[in-house]
Amino acid sequence: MQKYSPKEIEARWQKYWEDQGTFEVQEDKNKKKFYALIEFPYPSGAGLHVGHPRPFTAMDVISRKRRMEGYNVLYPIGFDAFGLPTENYAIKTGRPPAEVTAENIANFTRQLKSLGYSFDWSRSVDTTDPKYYKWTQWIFLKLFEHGLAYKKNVPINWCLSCKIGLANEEIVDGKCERCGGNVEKRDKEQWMLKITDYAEKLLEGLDTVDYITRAKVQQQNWIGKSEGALVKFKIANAKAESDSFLEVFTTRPDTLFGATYMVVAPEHAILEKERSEITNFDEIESYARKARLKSDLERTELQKEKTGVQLEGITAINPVTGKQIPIFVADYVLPGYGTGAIMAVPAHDERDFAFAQKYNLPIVHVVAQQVGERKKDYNPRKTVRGICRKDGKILLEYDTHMNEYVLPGGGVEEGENLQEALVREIAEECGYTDVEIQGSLGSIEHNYFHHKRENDWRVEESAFLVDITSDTQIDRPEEEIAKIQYDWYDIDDAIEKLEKGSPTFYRSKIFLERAKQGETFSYFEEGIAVNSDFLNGLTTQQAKEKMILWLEENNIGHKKVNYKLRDWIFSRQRYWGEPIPLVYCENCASKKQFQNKGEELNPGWIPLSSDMLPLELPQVEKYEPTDTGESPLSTMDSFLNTTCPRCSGEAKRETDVMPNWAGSSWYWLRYMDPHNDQCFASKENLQYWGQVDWYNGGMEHTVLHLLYSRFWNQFLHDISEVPFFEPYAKRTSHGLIMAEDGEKMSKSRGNVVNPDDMIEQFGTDALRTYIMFMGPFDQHVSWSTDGLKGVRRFLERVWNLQEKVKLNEEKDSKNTGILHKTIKKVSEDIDEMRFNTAVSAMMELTNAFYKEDTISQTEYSVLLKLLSPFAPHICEELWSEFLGNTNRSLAYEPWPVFDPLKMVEDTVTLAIQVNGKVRSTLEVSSDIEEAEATARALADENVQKWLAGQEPKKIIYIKGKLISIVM
RNA sequence: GCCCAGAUGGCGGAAUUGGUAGACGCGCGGGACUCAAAAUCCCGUGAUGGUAACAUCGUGAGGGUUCGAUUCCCUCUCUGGGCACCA
Repeated sequence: MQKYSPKEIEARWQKYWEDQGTFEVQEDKNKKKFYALIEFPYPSGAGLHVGHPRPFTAMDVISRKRRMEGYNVLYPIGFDAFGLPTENYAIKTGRPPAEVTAENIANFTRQLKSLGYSFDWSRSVDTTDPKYYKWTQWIFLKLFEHGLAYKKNVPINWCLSCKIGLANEEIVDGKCERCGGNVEKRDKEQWMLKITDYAEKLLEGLDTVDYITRAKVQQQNWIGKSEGALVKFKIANAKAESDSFLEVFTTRPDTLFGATYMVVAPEHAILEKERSEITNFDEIESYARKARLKSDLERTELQKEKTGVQLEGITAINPVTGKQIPIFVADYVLPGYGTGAIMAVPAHDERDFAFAQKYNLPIVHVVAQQVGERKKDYNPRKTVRGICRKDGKILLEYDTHMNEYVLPGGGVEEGENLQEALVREIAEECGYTDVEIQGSLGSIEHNYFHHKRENDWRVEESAFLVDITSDTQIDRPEEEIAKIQYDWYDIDDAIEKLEKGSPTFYRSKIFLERAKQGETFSYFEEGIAVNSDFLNGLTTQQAKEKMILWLEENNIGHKKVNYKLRDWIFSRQRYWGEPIPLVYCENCASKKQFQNKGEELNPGWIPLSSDMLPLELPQVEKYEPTDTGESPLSTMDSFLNTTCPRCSGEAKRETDVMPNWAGSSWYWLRYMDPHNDQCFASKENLQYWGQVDWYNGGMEHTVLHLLYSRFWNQFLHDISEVPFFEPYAKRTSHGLIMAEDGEKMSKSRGNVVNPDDMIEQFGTDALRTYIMFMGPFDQHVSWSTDGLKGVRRFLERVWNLQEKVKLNEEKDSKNTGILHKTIKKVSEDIDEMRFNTAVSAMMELTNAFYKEDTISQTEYSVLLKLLSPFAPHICEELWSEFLGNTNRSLAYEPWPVFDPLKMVEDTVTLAIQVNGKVRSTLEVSSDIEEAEATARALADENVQKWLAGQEPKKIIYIKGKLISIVM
């Protein structure tokens, strides 16, 4: 037997696969297809690090298994090569990005090949290749034609150091996602894609796909759908009398009666529109200007303290109450959401409440808490407490039985609501009857423990702020007088009193703190409408519907769905991206003859015809954006000046390029037909490969890349270019590989592990298998080179097993049970991405083999097949050279099938418990009858000891597992 | 603040229709082989007590349900991730 030498074996088999085209795949209608996809890498100058192989290996394992199961597997690879690092490198060194990219791709290719992946390299794509981006441009033009691209002056987020406009998505904590630099607002003409037109489809599509829930939830949050109503508030003394309205979006039209003021964003058009009527316009303008200058971060950072200024001279009219209400400008209202104006309902919205407190605005409660019926099963008891005030003092009771201070109040009885109960309790306990409930202090659910009772129970305690309006007292019942003393305290004293004696301190303190701040905000969101005229008594849901109906009937408002999702800023004023294939023609702009929606939407902008594609990126001398923030292409007259494809007159090219997201928004389609120069992929191939069956990628792409690419696919489907609506049937995500010290791997920390080194020392197979073994695939795990050593040892053991193999022997052995269990476990674990336990199962099998003197050839070849997706080279070698399947790849051998009958072991070990503790075990035949098992258990020496001669009360028998004896 | 996920030996982690907690690997200790070392192989390895048989404790903390809880229920603590003035 030769020594295991991975270096030699691995090089040989990688060459074999390449020479034979083992993993090149053809469209074969006779075979069921399987399309496995990984996110194609960005070819950085630093090369692959040890984090890259995790998803690649995982999908390689799955792909290799699927091949052995008879699927026609497409497992492609390519390079997402447009990107800022290369461009920044070009700026620094003056080397053309295309040249640098070619080198980086060559290096990545070498590294990826050394990892032994079963990619179909013949289908490799490169987003920076004009043959590829021709179709990226083509798709953009389709979007343009269909009116989904438009140019707009938008305040963009401008990164001062990258000199680039950033999408909202590219800002993390107010800083540039790429360089961490400062970001400011700048107005800039930008190409936008109307992804908002697809908000509903993007949401609905999620129901048809199998994504990890986290990905779905995050996408839903990002799209941010909410249903409500648009409501028009008339401006009372507007300049343009009859038609001046302030329109708001609200999800709570049922609270319209509680709208006591309005707020507009500093950007809102009404400020200009009603300028002449606003008597304090200077003040307003200065506030609005300051607010507009703040970045989004600054605006949200200061969220604790709300500021604003009232528009003097004009008021709005609440359409249901008819009352005049003040209008404020305040930066807590965002310009980009809804209409940029709100109706404020301070009684039921925390932010409005805080603002109303500060500016002393009226608070009207319009939703009351619903006292639910008591359910039979689990329902908390309701109690209620009152913070009773008079002359700035707080009323406290001293319960002589409980020996503690409490706030007045008690249990809520059948048929009472909380307020009624509270009024009754205050009268019973303290005798006060002239009380006024000011507002709710919310409720707290807790466990109540009473020393006299056996069990705790759940209690929902609500509290109200109550003013005692006169000293009038009724006589209290005798037993109350004996039990309860009461007195008035300053609020701080009251808090201290409660603290000293009371187990209810924690709750009481919360209520008192709220009371101290004068809060009467209602923490319950839904309930019964009150103070709301025709809505009174309705539940929140009913009230919403009725109000919307009323608004529509009176032509004041209507139902409206709103989304958080914004349009996609598609322009980048940079060099290293796909040129946008449009020209601007003055002549055509003036003629106003439009051939499609895009031209109509963007007068003067004319698309290149498809035979003019690709519009290649020209060589430039300097890669730096200009100081005004224009693309370096704008300084190149030969590129900029062109003729109009429509009228052949003078025209200027668009000099912005596309963002990095563009090329990756459709790449999986190109893999299906990568060399086609007639279309981005033929209909037949799109039909054959269909949806990606399984797409694995990073958590960091669960929102943006997924959303953008789904958008493009859905669009291409809508224009009949792609036969399926959703691109990916299944989406999973991997956890990061952290450095040995538990930190993120990074060059600056100097803790990066290079896969080249690991392969050199331990071999590709060991590296691959270790990466799969190191921990749960979807969780972060720390690298351990010692762990890798251990896996190398395992492969050595598999190799050395050769000595025990009896060639040409097929007989079953003692190991049959574990062999079939292992087939089942490895098969299922791979499908569920539980690679770590799949590897450990194979280790166990190997350990079992080592306990035998010989193993059969059949058994050994099963192990090799199971292991081959993880460690393909060693398995190919043993399969071919040792087992004699000369020059035949293992890659398409049938995957082992387990036999459930053979999984059953002859004997099982029963645990014997006495009173829940394991006292003995019993080796029995697996088909033993209950009676016999029980008898043998009772006869057991150890069990006898614990029985101590008594008769067991009960014996529980779980087949094949245990016998539990209860004394 | 809200939503989601998680907490198990010295370490990475296994085990959930409730059924012998700690599989597998690392590390560590002991032994075999060797002049010696490395490699390899074998044995041991949750804590405490005991020569041992064995006993008690033990899956973030506290409580509950159960013959039996890492698993189910309640409360709390901590960690990671996402969202965050979204009306």
